[in-house]
Parts: sequence; structure tokens; C-alpha cells
Amino acid sequence: MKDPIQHLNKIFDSRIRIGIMSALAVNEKLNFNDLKGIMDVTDGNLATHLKTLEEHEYIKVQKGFVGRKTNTTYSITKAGHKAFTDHLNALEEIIKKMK
Amino acid sequence: MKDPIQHLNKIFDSRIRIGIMSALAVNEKLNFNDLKGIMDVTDGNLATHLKTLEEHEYIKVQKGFVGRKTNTTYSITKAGHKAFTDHLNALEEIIKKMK
DNA sequence: TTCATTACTTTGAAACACAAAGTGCTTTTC
DNA sequence: GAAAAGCACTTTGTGTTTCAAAGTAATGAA
Repeated sequence: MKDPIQHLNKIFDSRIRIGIMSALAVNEKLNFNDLKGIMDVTDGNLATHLKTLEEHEYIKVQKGFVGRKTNTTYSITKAGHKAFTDHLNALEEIIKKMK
Repeated sequence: MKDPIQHLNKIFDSRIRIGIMSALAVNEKLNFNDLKGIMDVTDGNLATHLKTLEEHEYIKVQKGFVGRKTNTTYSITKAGHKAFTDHLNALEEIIKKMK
């Protein structure tokens, strides 16, 4: 693949993952339900995508407690932010080329 | 999913398909080998993606002859151009939001 | 105590991606 | 002019990914 297209990141091929990343790019921390609300996916589906992103260290998970309830929040890592920005930049190039 | 993300088109989740569409958006007609060269994929892989795009009527195939040799060219349809543009516009929105 | 809810995790089927092998031509080479 | 090579895809089979639904383990409410 030529130039910008080869800079696209396979991980961000998925709409849901793009959604997660852009939500986390703008919001410092979000929990499972925030993300579920933003993207309108089923739990299992969201959990799988979150795990994939976590495995690639694009997001990190903080498991904690609010009182006695578990409280899990997700946030973007530095590497994740860079990877996502690179991806979007490549897309921007593609868009520019088309005009 | 909220606004721009829900306007992303599942068909364009694939890098190879984005490559095909942007190549065809800029070039009136391309043949199998042109596309293969642009994107550096295997034949089978490219053929599968082309077929998917064709099934969605985002591209059209013209089978003809140059002399005695078959000559197949691919071009983008009106619907394909619109769908792809919509997809890119949605991405543009996402990019803007992040800045 | 029992039932409901929350916040995920696991499961299993279906869809998809991919490389390699195959097909049906035409064109070259001997 | 028969065999080999090349071209332009198509088919096949495997491995991966996606997804919804069912499951689980904890807390909270009745």
C-alpha cells in the first residue's frame, strides 16, 4: 500500500474502537457504562474491544472502588494517543488527496 | 453511537477497501493489476475485497477485451462515491473534535 | 433472605480475511 | 504445433475476529 494508507492502523479498523479511542481522547477517564452509552454496543462486544485495546496498551484499566462497589475506569495511554493520532493523520491525508 | 461515529460505514472499516475506494475516487478506471500495485495485497485478498465492494454497489466492474485479452476495469459508482465521502466526512468530524 | 441490578466475562456461532492453490484462457518458446 | 509460461482472476481452507447471548460474582433493595 502506498503512503497514507499504509499508515492506517489495523487496530482502528473498527468503528467501535474508533469510538472508544476518540471518547477517551477527549475524556480523561470513562467507565464501562459511559462507553456503552456513547457507543450503543452490547456488553460483550464492548468488553472485547476494550480488551483488544488494552492488550495493545492503547488504553489502560483502573480497577478501584467507590465505597464498596467496584469502579473500573478506562483511560488512554500515551502510546494509544500517539497511535490514534497517527491513524487519524493518515486518514486526513487520504481525505486531502481526494479533494 | 453518537453523531459522527454512527456515520462510519462498516464496509470501509478495512484498510484495503479504503485504499481501493480512494484509488478509484481519484482515477476514473483502474484494472486489477493497477489496484494490486497500489495496495500490495495478494490476488485472492484483493479479489475478495473488490467483490464485497461490488456487492454493495460501491464499485462496478467492466469486463471487456483488448484485442483477444480480457480486460477488466473497476470504477466507482455514484452510490460508492457518496458512501465513501460520507465516511470520510464522519472521520473528519472525529478528527476535528479531537483538536 | 430472596430477588434484582450492576459490571463485566465467557461462550459458541457466524462472518471475515487471507494465502495458496486452482482455472481457463492467451501467448510465447522450442 | 505441442508444451510451457504467463495472465487475470476465482476458489478453497484455515485461522482470526466479531458479536449477542448466556453466565458469574458481587452489591443493593425489598
